[in-house]
Formats: sequence, C-alpha cells, structure tokens
Amino acid sequence: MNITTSVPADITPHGSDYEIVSRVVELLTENYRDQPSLDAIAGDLGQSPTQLQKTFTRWAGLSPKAFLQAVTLDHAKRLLRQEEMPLLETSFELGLSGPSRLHDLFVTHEAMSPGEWKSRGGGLTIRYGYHPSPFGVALVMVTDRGLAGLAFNDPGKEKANFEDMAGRWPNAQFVEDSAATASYAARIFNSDQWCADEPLRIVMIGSDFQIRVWEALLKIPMGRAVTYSDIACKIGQPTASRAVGAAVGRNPISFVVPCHRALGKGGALTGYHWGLTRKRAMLGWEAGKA
DNA sequence: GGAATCATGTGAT
DNA sequence: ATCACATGATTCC
Repeated sequence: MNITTSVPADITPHGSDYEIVSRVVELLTENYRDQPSLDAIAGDLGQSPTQLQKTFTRWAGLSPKAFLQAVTLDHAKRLLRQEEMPLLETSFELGLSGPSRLHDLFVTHEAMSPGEWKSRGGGLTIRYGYHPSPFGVALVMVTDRGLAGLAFNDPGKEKANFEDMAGRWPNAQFVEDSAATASYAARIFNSDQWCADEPLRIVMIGSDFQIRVWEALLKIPMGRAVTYSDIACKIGQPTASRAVGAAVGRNPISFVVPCHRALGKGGALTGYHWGLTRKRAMLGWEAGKA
C-alpha cells in the first residue's frame, strides 16, 4: 500500500480507532517477546484479524508487525545515531525572529513575558474545545495569540485531564468554544496541511528554562529523536538533563511541540505525561508518514 | 548484568 | 528548605 492520504479516515468521528489501536500497541509491547500472532491479538480484542489489520494499517500507515519494529529499541537507537546534521546546532537566534520553519508543521512561536508568566495566566482568556484526533480525543486550548495547549483524553479521565491543563494557568478564564479551536485541530492532525503559507501560531506559557527546552524540541525533525542530555547540552547546561526531563514533561502543547521525540540515552522510551502507549503510538504513526 | 545509589537543576509547596 | 521528577553515570553485588 502506498501513501495513506491522511484523510479524515484517520480521524474517525469518535476517535474509536485509537482505542483499538492503543490496545494493540499495549499488547504488542507487553508481549513482544513471544511474538503474538495477529490472530491471537484479534482474539483478545474480539475483532476479526483482517478487520484489525485494516484498522491498524489505516491508522498508522504500517502493519502491526512493521509498527512494532518501528518502536523497537533498535530503531530508536538508529533515530538517535543519525545525529550528523546541524539539527540542534542551528542557532536559536535565527529561529526567533519572524516566521521560520521549526518543526515539520510550520510553527511560529512566541513566549510569554516573565511578567505574564508570573501572573499564572491572569487576565488571559483561554478558549477550549474537544476534537477527535488520531491519538484519542484532543483537548485544544487557544488564546488570541495562538495555540497554548494540547492534551489527549483517555476515556473516563476527561475531567482530571481538563483540570491538569487548566491548573497550569489558574488565573486564566476558560471558555468553551470549539468553534474557535476547530481550525487548529484540523490543521494539526492533517499532515497535508503542514505547509508554510500560514504558519501555525503557538504561544508558550512557561518559565524561561522551560521555554528554552521547548524551543529545542521544536527543532527535532519528524522521524528523528534526541536524548534528554542532548537537549541539556544544547541549551548550555550539560548537567541539567534531569531538569530537562522535568521541563519536557511539563510541556503543555504535546505533539505540536514534539515531546514524544525525546528518549532516554539508550534509546529507551522513558516516560510520557499522557501515557507511554501514546508516546509509542505517536512515534509509530510518524514512522508510517515518513 | 542488574539493582542500588548518587549528583543534579528546576519548579511547586 | 524540602521534595519530586519523563535522567544519567557509577558502584556495588
């Protein structure tokens, strides 16, 4: 099969594909040692093997088997080793003024001033909405300056999820307005629309250190990965790898700021705020697009 | 080898 | 001050 034209087929009306897919991913990664057959997995999930195969491939652009390979330690190490090109070398100064191509979807970013950060979102109006995505239902948050937050719901955790996000800017005012967020959602999850004509505007609300880390993440191209300590070096604090981990984990705009491309030094997937399974899913999904 | 243990920077309390 | 971390390197068995 060839290029999956990331049409809405990827994005089912109720995001139910992801729920199936995520369970497949779980099963595969938990038991990859005994190489479970497609039939066995399908049996566990109460699906027909062919149906499952089809759903999965439509979603990822990869067969379950190829997917498993793509999130293997081996592959992750390869992603890391490709470190040759400028990658993070490209100076920050260059990226900071005016629109520039950071990330595969074109992104311009803007950081909140320290004062705005200290006010913890005071005086800020944040509009939010829920939209289907390849990784489950996405919670999208925007300000008039651009995209401020992106999170993913697990079924049943919606409330905790919202509070997690809203709690980051306790003094902001939140208004449900999915009309305002819909265009962002559509744009983000259709790789077709990752083009330069109208860059995606995001606004980073965070401490100085966090913003430096998130900027570094934006420079990781699709299908590549870096380690936490790489990032630490690039922001000029080689011993701060652990702090980097904490900052990465605090990134409010998951996926757009590709926090899923940060791996442990040995290539192992370490943690992910929205669940390790989802991190694997994202990496596999990208492998299918690349 | 693999578990236990440190050194470590940041941000929240 | 103190604590929890999406880390990483070192040191024991």
